[in-house]
Amino acid sequence: MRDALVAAAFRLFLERGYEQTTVDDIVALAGVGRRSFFRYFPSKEDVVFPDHERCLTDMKAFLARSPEDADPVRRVCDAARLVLGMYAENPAFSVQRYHLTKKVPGLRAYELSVVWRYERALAEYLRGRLGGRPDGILRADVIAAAVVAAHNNALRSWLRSDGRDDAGAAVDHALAYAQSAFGDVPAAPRGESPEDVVVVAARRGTPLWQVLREIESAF
Amino acid sequence: MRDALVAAAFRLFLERGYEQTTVDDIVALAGVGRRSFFRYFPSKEDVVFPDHERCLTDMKAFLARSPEDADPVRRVCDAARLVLGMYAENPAFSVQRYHLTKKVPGLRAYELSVVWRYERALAEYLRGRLGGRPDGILRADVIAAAVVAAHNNALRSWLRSDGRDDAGAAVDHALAYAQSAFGDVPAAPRGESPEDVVVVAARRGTPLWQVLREIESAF
DNA sequence: TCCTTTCACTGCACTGAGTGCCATCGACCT
DNA sequence: AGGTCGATGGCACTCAGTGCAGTGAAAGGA
Repeated sequence: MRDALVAAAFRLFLERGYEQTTVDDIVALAGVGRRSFFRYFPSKEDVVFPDHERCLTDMKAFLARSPEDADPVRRVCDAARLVLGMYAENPAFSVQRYHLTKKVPGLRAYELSVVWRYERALAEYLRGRLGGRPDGILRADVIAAAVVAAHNNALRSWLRSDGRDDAGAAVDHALAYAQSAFGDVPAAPRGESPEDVVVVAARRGTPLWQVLREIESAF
Repeated sequence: MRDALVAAAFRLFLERGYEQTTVDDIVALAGVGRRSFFRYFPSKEDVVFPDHERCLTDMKAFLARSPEDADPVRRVCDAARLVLGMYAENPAFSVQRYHLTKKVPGLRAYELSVVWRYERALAEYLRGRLGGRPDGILRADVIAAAVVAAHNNALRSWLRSDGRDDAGAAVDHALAYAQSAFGDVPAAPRGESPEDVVVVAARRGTPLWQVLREIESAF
């Protein structure tokens, strides 16, 4: 019945738009009582995101069973990949939903609250790992936000491509950038080259970001 | 009349809670017609955040008049400080609102959509500045998210202190961390020292964060 | 087989947010 | 005075979401 409601809802949403579709329309098409709709979905918006609750639970479980010696930043990146996996499970559905949420402000707001809950899950885990270090809580919040932003950036560009691009590669690349900003590199290239040492020279007072640009290209 | 509505609304919200207060209650206390409420505030939630619209406009204007040669990361940090300024203008009101939004899920969701608009403003500015560079759009999104997260972390800890802590110092510290992660330092020391050039040498394959730690301390 | 319990589903009535429409009233202009 | 315009108020309506009670079918126990 859940699935029937989701199917009926999306048919109508795509036909005549989200706001132009009432809950009564949905239940009429699905052939169920109005009251049952609200048994399965606490609000009209929830029918658009039917599987995020499960995915959030999965993410929390994934973080909870992290080994003690795992790199926390890498761990939250892997957790973020779970969300991508959920989107990739059903590309056509995800792309439809993307176009829907892009147009309807109410759905965008709802999506934000969903994303926020993912971000909080990551931040809570990081707080536990970094809590002792100086500025641990600050670091945890900032890293979680950066990881989520990187993930969403890649996810959205994949959705804009109608699911044709390689989602995994895009997310890997985006998360690698986020990781690099916070003190880890995904795979330290250990070359055999004789030129094994990099030297950077800069005038004192040079804006640090200019120096860093050089460093990054050198590495 | 706007102010009268806000005052009446907050009196009732604090007395009996947000959800237990209807719009009819508010307009009855303020002595105005129900229709006028929705003339000034498009929704019941908007009355809780009466000045964010203006602040968002200010932020966009601030970013639009940025000098071409400004460091973009520092610029968005300064833009974020505008939001702190708005909160600090009226500490008592901000603290009350904080406790309200912490309890009411609907208000938290609304706040998220407000924060999201700030973040988009910062990201749009950064996209304009970094758009040409490789991964410019990704960088813009991630930096904006990190700056907002750092700002909010400091803002929230100030709100939790009931406005007693030094908000400016906390935000400066948090933003300095965010800046440091993305390649700028808050105040580049322009020394007179004869040792005006810094040389950093590192073996290829060294984790980037180790190199960065050396750079930061050297500068 | 019959009775009972349980549970998913339905219908109904109600609250409250938000909107469209029109009447009103006062300020300001000519 | 007469007219115009903008702000306001009142009214009726739609629709999301909730509480309550009723129904029926499946499960279980004597």
